[in-house]
Parts: sequence; structure tokens; C-alpha cells
Amino acid sequence: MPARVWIEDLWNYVGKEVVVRGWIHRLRILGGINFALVRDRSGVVQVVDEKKLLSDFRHENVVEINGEVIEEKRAPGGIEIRLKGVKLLGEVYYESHLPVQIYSDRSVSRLKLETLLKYRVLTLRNPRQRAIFKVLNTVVDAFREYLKNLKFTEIHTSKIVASATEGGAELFKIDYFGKKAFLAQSPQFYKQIMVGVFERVFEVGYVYRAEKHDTPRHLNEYLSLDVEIGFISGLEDLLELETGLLKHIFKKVREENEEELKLFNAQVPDIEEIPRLTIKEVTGILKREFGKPIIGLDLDTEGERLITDYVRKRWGSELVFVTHYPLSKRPMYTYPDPSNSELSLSFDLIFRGLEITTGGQRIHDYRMLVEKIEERGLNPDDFSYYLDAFKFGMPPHGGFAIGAERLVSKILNLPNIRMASLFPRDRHHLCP
RNA sequence: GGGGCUGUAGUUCAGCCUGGUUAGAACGCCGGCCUGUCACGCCGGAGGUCGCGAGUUCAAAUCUCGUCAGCCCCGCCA
Repeated sequence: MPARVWIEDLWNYVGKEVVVRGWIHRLRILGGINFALVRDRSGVVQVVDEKKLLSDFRHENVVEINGEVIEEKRAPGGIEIRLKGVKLLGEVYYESHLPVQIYSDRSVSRLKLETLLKYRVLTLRNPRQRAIFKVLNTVVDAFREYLKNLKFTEIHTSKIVASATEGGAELFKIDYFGKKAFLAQSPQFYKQIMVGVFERVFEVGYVYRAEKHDTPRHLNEYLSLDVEIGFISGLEDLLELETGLLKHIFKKVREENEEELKLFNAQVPDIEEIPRLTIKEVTGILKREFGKPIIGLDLDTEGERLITDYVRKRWGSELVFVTHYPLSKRPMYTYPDPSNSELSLSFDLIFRGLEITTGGQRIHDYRMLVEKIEERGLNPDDFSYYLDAFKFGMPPHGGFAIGAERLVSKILNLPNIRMASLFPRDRHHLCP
């Protein structure tokens, strides 16, 4: 018996007999012939069953089939397997029908989000749903690959923390052997501390926000792609780093997820330079071009969309860096702009109307940091372990974080970020 | 935290405004026919606590109130 062949490799076996293992994706029983679609990790293939061996099989049965690979114009995808034999590897135990049809991309894409998530174990098997996570996988791989080439070290920091890092955001409280603890909202402090060790670090990890928002772009647990780099000479170094990083991520997605992108009719931007605007310039443009009143130096959801439209028209870019936010709107560790103490060396990256990154240069001087903590009415003693790193010498540094699900949502034009999380944790979903 | 909306078959929805016999459609499912299906086709069939509770009424999916669940927008964030 020949070894198992992946469905994606069947073109190399035309005219040969192969063994394929997978699931009965779709079964169509006609008078004297059956057509089945069989699905494995790599794809779906039509199986022609002239001996009616599959007549009593059911959707999602796990099978091993063998037969000859035939090039056939009438087959979907131009290739099919003439069934010679089938073995049942896994039984199914549902009554009459699956709760949702997963063989049809069209019917899966018409499901209400609630239903899509309720039957997540099934709906994820749909090739189009599965494609989202292949893209996410490429994004994470490309992120790692690019940074490792630049001598970054991947770190893994604790998600159980004693105190807030940035204040403001709501935290999940947990009981830690009788002590009050929290789920980390960001690896911020730890990645900065690790700049004192490795100079260049990144982390791929979940972070937690207990905010009771319920929108198509928020999750209470999301995958944060965190970067922190030492010995920078300014904000520009960070913008350049992220530009190169995204260029690489987009290139990889384009190369490795052609099929997946097609399923979503998605175009990945081909970036050269990402336009850079200060928040002051942005609010000016919004007022001038769209008559939007300025309410402080900040961007609301509508503003993010409008500036995206403007940048797209003006420079043909779907991404834009917005820089130099007011210091007061940024966390206490943010480096003040030397040319205007009201502003900060910070930035957001907006992609197709959505903020996918926040970053900036950090304060690296111990005294300055203590000062800023006190200015905000916080107690430096609460940050002693963090401050110790600075007491013992830190280089000028900065970093940023990319929201992985947001990035993937925007690449694929998903209507809701929850679709980019396998088992999303939002206000209403703790299970599955 | 503020505002808007939805809940009817396994799924996606119509019916509600203007109350009236047995609540419909499409897809899916079951049985029959069909050797090129791929939105197959044809014949037959099963499937409903109209989210839940109360009220108004001769009569409620439909009107009113309450309640639970979900969706969208804003704020805040990645």
C-alpha cells in the first residue's frame, strides 16, 4: 500500500494509485454513482465512487481512501480520484444532520456570528474559515523570521502580574494564593527590562483587557506581537523597523497564502514607504478636507477612517503612521518630544481605518522616569522592580505592539475581529 | 458608560406596522428515481414552546409591560 499523500500534492500523482486520509466533506449520491469531496489539512479533492462504496457514509466521517488520480476537466479543480477502496477511521454521532453546513463557503459566510462561534468546532473546519488561521500563522512566522534576522531574541514573559502597567485600562483580577493579582494587559515592563539583557527582544503572546466593550474590533484576550529595541537614535528608527517588518509580513502572506487570499478576495498592500503625519497635521487635514472639528489632538474612529481615505487618495497608501501624540494621552514611560514638551515621541499605525499598532520611544533615564511617575500621581514604590532596571543602566530604546487579530482582520477584510480568533474571548464568550 | 436594533424550523429569513382558520419560504435533513454531480434535477415526507413571563382582547408571532439573550454605532483601546 502506498504512503499517504496530501491532497495539495495530488497533481504529482496523476495516473498513480494513492492513499488519502481525511474527512467526508460533501457526499452527493446519484443513481449509479457517488461523488464525494474529501478534505485533509491541505485541501479538498473530488472522489468518484462508481461502485457505490460510500453510500452509507456521512458528512465528517473520517476515512482512508485509495484510488487512482485522474486529470479530469469535469472535476472541480481539474483533478479527481477514482475510488477503489475505503476504510472508516472515525465514526460520527449526530442525528440526521450537522447543525451547520460546513462544505459550502457561501452558507458558512452567511451564518450569524453567534452561530459561527456557537458551532466553532465545526465551522473552523470549513476551508474558508480555516484559511483565516493559516494567514495568522504566516503573519506570526514572518514576524519571527524578520526579527530573528535582525538579531532579536524571542522572550516569554508572565501573564500573571502584580500591578497594572499602563493604568487606565481595566484588568482582570485573579486570586494568586490569597494575594490580589492581575492578568497582564501588556508585556510592556518586562520587554523593556529585557532590553537591558538582550537589547532586541520580541514576544508573541496573549494579553488581557477587561474592558466591557462589544465592537467588531475588540477582544478581551488578543495576540500581541510585541517588539522592543535598544540603542535607537529616535522615533524614526522605530518607524523604519515597523515598515520593514510589515513589508516582510505582507510579502510572506502574498507568497504563502495565495489560495487563502483568493477565498476572501483580499489584496495585500505592496508597501514601499508608509506616509508619516503628526497628529497635529492629521487633525489639520481632517478640518481642512472634511470639515471635522478639532477636539484636542486625538483621533476617534471616524477620524481614523477619514485619514485613511485621505492618505489612500493622496499617496496611494493603505497605511499611515500618526506620530507625536500629546504626552498627556500616552503612558508615563513615553519619551517627551525634545522640541515640544507637550508632545511625545509616540506613534500609532493605522491600516485600512483601524489602529493596529501603538508604539514609541521610552524614557530610559531613571530619574526622569521616577519624575514622570510622580507627576501622574503614581507611587514609584509600586514599580520598584521595573525601576531597578533603569537604576542599573538602560540604553535609549523604544518599541511597539501589533494586534495580530486586527492585522489579519484588515488583511482579509473580515467584518468582525472575532472571526480572526479561534475561540474568541469577548464579553459574551468564555466557552468554547 | 451612552445610543440604536434584533430574537419565528437545523440554518438564513419573510410574516408584525394594520391582531382573525392549520405560522410560511429557501437551503439543509429523511424516503424514492437518476452514471458526471459540483447552487444537480424530479416525486414524496419529517421538522416550530414564534426567546421567556405577565397583561390587553372573543382572539396575540403580531399590541403593551417586564425579563433574558444577541447584534450594531459611539466612547476607550491593539
